[in-house]
Amino acid sequence: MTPTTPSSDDPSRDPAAGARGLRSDYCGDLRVGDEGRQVQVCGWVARRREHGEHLAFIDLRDHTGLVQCVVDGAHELRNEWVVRVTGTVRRRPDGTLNEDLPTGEIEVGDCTVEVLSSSEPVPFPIDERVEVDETVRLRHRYLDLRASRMQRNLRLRAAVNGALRAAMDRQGFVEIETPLLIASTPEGARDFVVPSRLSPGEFYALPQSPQLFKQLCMVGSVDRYYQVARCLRDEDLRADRQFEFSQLDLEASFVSQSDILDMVGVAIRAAVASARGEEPGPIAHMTWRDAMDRFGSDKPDTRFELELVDVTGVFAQTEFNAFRAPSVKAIRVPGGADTTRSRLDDLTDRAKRWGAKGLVWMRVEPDEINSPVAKFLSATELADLRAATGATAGDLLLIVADEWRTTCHVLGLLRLELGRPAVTEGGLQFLWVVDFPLFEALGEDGSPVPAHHPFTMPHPDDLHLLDSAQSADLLSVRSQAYDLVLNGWELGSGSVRIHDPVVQRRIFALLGIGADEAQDRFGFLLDAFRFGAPPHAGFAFGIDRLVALLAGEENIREVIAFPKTQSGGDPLTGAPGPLDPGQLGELGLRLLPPAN
RNA sequence: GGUCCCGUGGUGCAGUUUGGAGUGCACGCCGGCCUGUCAAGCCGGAGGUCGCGGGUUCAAAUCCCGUCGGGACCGCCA
Repeated sequence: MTPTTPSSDDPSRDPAAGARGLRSDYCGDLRVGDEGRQVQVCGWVARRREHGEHLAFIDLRDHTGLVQCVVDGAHELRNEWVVRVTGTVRRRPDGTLNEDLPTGEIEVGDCTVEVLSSSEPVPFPIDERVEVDETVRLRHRYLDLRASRMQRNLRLRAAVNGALRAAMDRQGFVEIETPLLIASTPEGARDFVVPSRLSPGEFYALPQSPQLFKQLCMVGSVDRYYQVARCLRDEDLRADRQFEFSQLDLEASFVSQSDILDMVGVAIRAAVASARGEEPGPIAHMTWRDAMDRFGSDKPDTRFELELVDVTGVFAQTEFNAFRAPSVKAIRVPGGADTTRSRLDDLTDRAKRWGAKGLVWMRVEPDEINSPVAKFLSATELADLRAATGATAGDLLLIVADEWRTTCHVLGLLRLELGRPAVTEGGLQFLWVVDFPLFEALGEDGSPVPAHHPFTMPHPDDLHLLDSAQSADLLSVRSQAYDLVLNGWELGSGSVRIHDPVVQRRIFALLGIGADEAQDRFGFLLDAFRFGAPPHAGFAFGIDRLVALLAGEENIREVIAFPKTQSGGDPLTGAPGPLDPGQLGELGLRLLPPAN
């Protein structure tokens, strides 16, 4: 599946869009239908092919593509010079058509060339076929952006943004901008902070998300809010994570979870349609518990099988100590029995690094199971194991026994290691993961840690468990929180919010947050809720991730014009950099010597 | 905080396992030739702190230690 972007073939585009300023047309727009027209095209010299003193071909490039210009000598021109070419569109002579080029049936002949700007030789080829080191690309990002890959990705992103905004507008949402300089709240991710000049020694934080403001909008009777919101989190970067990212953030009043899922679905379908030309089908639902049990992840990649099979019951009475655990699960790898010993050792090492005590492997052979631990297991156990997993000769079984969460987590990572398809394969598998737990674990002080955030409404069927004295019961409380997953990437999450101060106080108490502390940290929100808060719910999803997957990119840096490296630097601008002493003084700051 | 991979003319690579002269390939660049090419072709040329520092050795791109930069991942990311 090839992503498409608006092009000269897009009927909605103004056909005269190129006929402005110095040019009459864009390079990539010219076709046989333009035969005989005198045109002016502007762009960069992509390549020149000289044939002696009086014949040369110039491939002229702008963001729409290439067109071949035939000139009387081009010895003075060089690659990446900026020129304006005036000439006549004509059919190419028989036998000289280029089928690889959309403009390959025509050329611009009888050309006069105006040099608008010259160029030094560029530090790397602007050519799809050469994979250039990413640091070099980022150091000269303005050159990298000339490549069709980046042009395609940026324009795809713009199209998706436009489709999202239109879809939200259609559904009655109003776009509202929220502040970038806000108060730091010690929840969640590490804040980026900004020192205050007018209040030396005090700091603003940059928003991790507009969470509290959009809820205030609901109290303010906005009814339906959305924003393409920049969010900032000072956490380690990854292929799917930058310091700065964009979310489609939304919140609505007097709606339920299913309403939010529907409204987000409308936006998602519009985005996919803008990128792919066709809408995806309905988005499947899965409970968090199922996701963890079957895929070992709260963001399951459902493009491939290798599901986890629970075999705890098989070993309920086992003599093998390693399998006497709360949870024993297996992955069956069809045809995996020929996996080499060194690869199995490698997988075992990984499993241990990921937190497992070990990894048991079994090669399934016609009459026996070949495994270092087979001798510790009874014939019944081995037979039941084969039956439970459906294993047949030639398969490989990988088994982890541990606490339920660890077993799921480790096998989930192993599953990805063994079978995850490339980003361009397997289509677009959207998935709603619902019924997240309200609390994800017990903290060091014994109080539960919120899985989403402290304003998440518990599942109505589980409200009674909040009054239980048993910590274990608390961990089984479900919430009205939900995630949207695409091909194993968490696109976004949301929840129904607590609008009742009584329930909110109860949750804060369970979290170990006293009334004074709650007032100190979220006082303005709690105050607002004293004055008539409508029931409300919301969601936010990452636009960088959505666009990357729609573009077939493994890394969100490919859909960001000016991204940071994994260590948080920008090779183009040199950021981050030191502050001069004057600026520091004005802010009331003094630097400590580097630790150690 | 941790694990792993990468770093060789401007670019992309080979060479590193098994130490032996900066050896090689492709692109680009500079000069010349060339009237239908399209990653044009042909001839000639320039271009190197093998990321950096230290160590082992008669000898290090190659082995060892450290460090810097980049990348993937675990932790982290309510």
